[in-house]
This record gives sequence, C-alpha cells and structure tokens, in this order.
Amino acid sequence: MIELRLIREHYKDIEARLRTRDSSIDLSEILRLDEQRRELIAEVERLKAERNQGSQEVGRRKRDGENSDELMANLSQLSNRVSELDETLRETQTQIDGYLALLPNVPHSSVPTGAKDEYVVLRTVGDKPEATFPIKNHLEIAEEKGILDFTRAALIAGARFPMYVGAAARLEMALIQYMFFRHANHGYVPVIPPFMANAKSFYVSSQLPKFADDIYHCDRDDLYLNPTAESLLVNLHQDEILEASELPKQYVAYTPCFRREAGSYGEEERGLIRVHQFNKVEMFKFTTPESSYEELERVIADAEGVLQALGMHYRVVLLTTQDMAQQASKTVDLEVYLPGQGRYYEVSSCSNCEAFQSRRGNIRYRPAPNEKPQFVHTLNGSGLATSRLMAAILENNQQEDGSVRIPEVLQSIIGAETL
RNA sequence: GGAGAGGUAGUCAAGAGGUCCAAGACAACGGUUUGCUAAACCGUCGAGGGGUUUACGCUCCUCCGCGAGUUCGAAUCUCGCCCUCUCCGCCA
Repeated sequence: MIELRLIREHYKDIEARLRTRDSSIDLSEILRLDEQRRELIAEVERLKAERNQGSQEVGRRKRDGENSDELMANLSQLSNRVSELDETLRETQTQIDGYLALLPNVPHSSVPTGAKDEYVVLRTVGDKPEATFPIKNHLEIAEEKGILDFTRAALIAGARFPMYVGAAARLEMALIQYMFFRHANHGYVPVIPPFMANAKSFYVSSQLPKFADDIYHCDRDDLYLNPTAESLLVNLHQDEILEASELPKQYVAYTPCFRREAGSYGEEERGLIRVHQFNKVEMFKFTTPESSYEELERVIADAEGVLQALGMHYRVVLLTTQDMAQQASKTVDLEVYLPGQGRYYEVSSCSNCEAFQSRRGNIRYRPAPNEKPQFVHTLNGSGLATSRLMAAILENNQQEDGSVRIPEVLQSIIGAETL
C-alpha cells in the first residue's frame, strides 16, 4: 500500500512512476476522495469537540443540581449529526482503501521500464551443459524410473498435482533439508509456520484482494492455503514495533505452496514446471529502509549459493516494471537451465517490497529510543522452489547409462551417489 | 464441540457511567551526584489521524481484544465475534 500522503504531495511523480507498471492508473479520484475525507474529518472533529464540551457541562450541572434538559436535547441533535458525518467519513475511507489496495508499489529507480519480455539478464553463471548423448526431459526420465506418478495423483486430487515416489521423494526431501539447514546456518531463523492463513494476513502480503483467484480457499473455516511462505512470514510481526538493534530480522521457512493456476498451459509447462502444489524454502527479511537494497543483494546471493552448491547453470534476471508482483519495488529472478526443455525456468524470485507490506501490516521499528516508529522494509526470496529444481537436477545430471548423478551436497542425506 | 475464567499502553496492574489529560509500579531515556559501575533523587516517557507552524512546538479527534448498540456522555452497561488459560469430550 502506498502512503496516501505521498500521493497527495507528489501526485504527478507517483502517477508517472506507477504508469510504467500499468498505463491505465489514474490517481485523480483518490486525490479527490482524500480532499473530501480531510474536509469531513475537520467538520466531524469540530462537532465532536463541541459535544465533548457540552457533555462535560452536563456533568458539571448535574453535580451542582442545575437543570440541563435543554442542553441535553441540543447535544442529542448534535450527536445525531456526528453519527451521520462519521458514516459518510467511513464510506469515503472505505472507497480510498479500496483504490489503494489495488495500486502496485512504486518501482525502484533501477528497475527497467517495459513489458515482461524486456527483462535484463544481469549475469549468467556456470556453463550451459553440452549434451554428448541424446537428452531426455525430466518427465521421460521420471517415467522410465517410475518416480513421479501424476496418474495416481490425479486420482487422489486431480490434474497438475505431483506425487513423488521412491527416489524422487528421497531427492525432494533431501533438497528441502539441505536448503532449510543451509540458510538456517547462515543466520536465518528457521520457521515452520501454519500452512493456512486468514484473509487479513493475505491482505498484508497483498495476495488479497487482487489475486484472490490464484489461491485456494477453505469456505467453512474462511482460511486460505499458503501460496508462498512470503505471505505467512510477513505476518510474523504484524502490529509490532521492533527495535532498530534487532534488525535485520531474517527467517527461513519451509512450506508446501498451493496455487490454483487458473488458466490453461501448453506443452512446455507439463510435468513439474507448473503444478498446484510444490515445496519451497523461503527467506524473508525485515530491515531498515536504509539497508534494504543491500539486504536484497544478500538474499539474491544466498539463493544463488544453493544453485552453485548444486552445480547448476543459471542466470540472474532483473524484472521490468510490468512483470513484478504488485507489492514489489524491485525483483530479481534466478532462472535455472533445463536442457530437456532448452530454456531457463524461474526457481527463485527475490524482491524488496520496501514499506508496501509493512504499512498494510503495521510493522514498524524504532530508529532510536524515544523516536517515532517507522515502517520497516520487507524482503523475500525463494531459496529455492523445489519442483522445478528437481526437474533441473533430473535433466542436468542425467548420464548416458540412464542414471542420474545426485549433487554432491545431497549425497550424504540420501545415502547414494546416483538415482 | 461443551463449561468456566480472563484480554487495559513495552511489561505488570488500578479503574465498575461524568473530578482536564486512563492511577500507580517496573522497564526505557535524559539529568544531578559520582574514581568506574550500581544505588538514590529529579525529569521525560503509548499509538494513529486532522489543523497550524520555516521549524522546536501548539491544538483538536480517535484508540482500554474486535465490531455493533444504549446514553448528552462508555474502559465501565447490553449484544455478537476473536484470542488466551483451566477443565470435560473427541482425536494423531
């Protein structure tokens, strides 16, 4: 959520920057409502001050045994007027909140302006693998080995749910364990949060109201299934005032992620590429505004560390204004190369959301003792998402004899060198 | 799921229709004193919003779990909901 005051004071500038994300954005209505809101506040507060004075006068007269019938009748009228204005004010505020809830974050100055495909490749790491034998894609490998059972998963839940069996299940658990402990050992507090959350929490993360169609909802209990631990972890310090000395606060969580993925996808997104349920290890930071971009680089480096340890070839991509999630000011994706598909796929998305989420969740810190609290900056980064990572390992580490070499860092966890 | 008890500022806690500001304590911060630290004493000390000011500030409104209601006036009375604790039931 963008601060209303910012819109009021830098209307033209903010509108121009938001239009790099969505050209249809128009702030004039918000501006008009804000003016109306402040006029109402002035009026209603003047009347309330009058009422408070009058009520005190009633108290005084009663104590002194004087008559106050006429005064009370007047105050009753006044009170009715206050109720009406309060109601109008509430409606205006609701309208403003409705608009604000849908606006995207102001993009950082380093973010390239443009469409989704105008992304900037910041760097490419490792060498693109060169096949010396006919390459199979991860689905062919999995089928050969009988380690991914989409057919029976469909029986249990429906299409696009993965079921890992045998070696794939081992590999999946090993990946989760490796990443979770790696980050936990690098200064992130390990967390296993609830996998469901209420509407308020998803509003804070900004999954709601804009992306309600993308997440699963349990009607009876009015709870939503976690689509990314970002939306859970941001709520860890809802309504808190943190001390500057404890920042950055950084967490790593393991969660399954559930996404409805409404819409259809073609051949290239078969298999593990786009599924309703996948596992993810997620990093999350609460920082000061001064250090948040420095911390973003650290999150990216920590995510890259996993890909390097697994020996994967990948590239680092800076997203454009039109490709970022609503809450992000700046987003950098890590894309791993899948030789079976001949292209790169996102396995991590690292974002600085600045104060967008913290304002919604009222998450603040005190810069120094006795100073006014300020909103923290929040950052998130996958470290990493496993279903695509598993596809990457299967495709990159396949050997001519049909076996799959297990990355060295996972060998001791699984207790084998090949699948 | 059922019954009972509770939820007041960073923490503890008083307050049970009207005394200008929600008492008090602790913590924190500033100061005095002081070889240093501590103690003692003095002072400051919740959040959000509106108006005003170059600014320090001044001023008004709101907030006692959340939301409605009664009243001239609600932390206080009424109703609904949420959460915590204790016990019972069910359950891995």
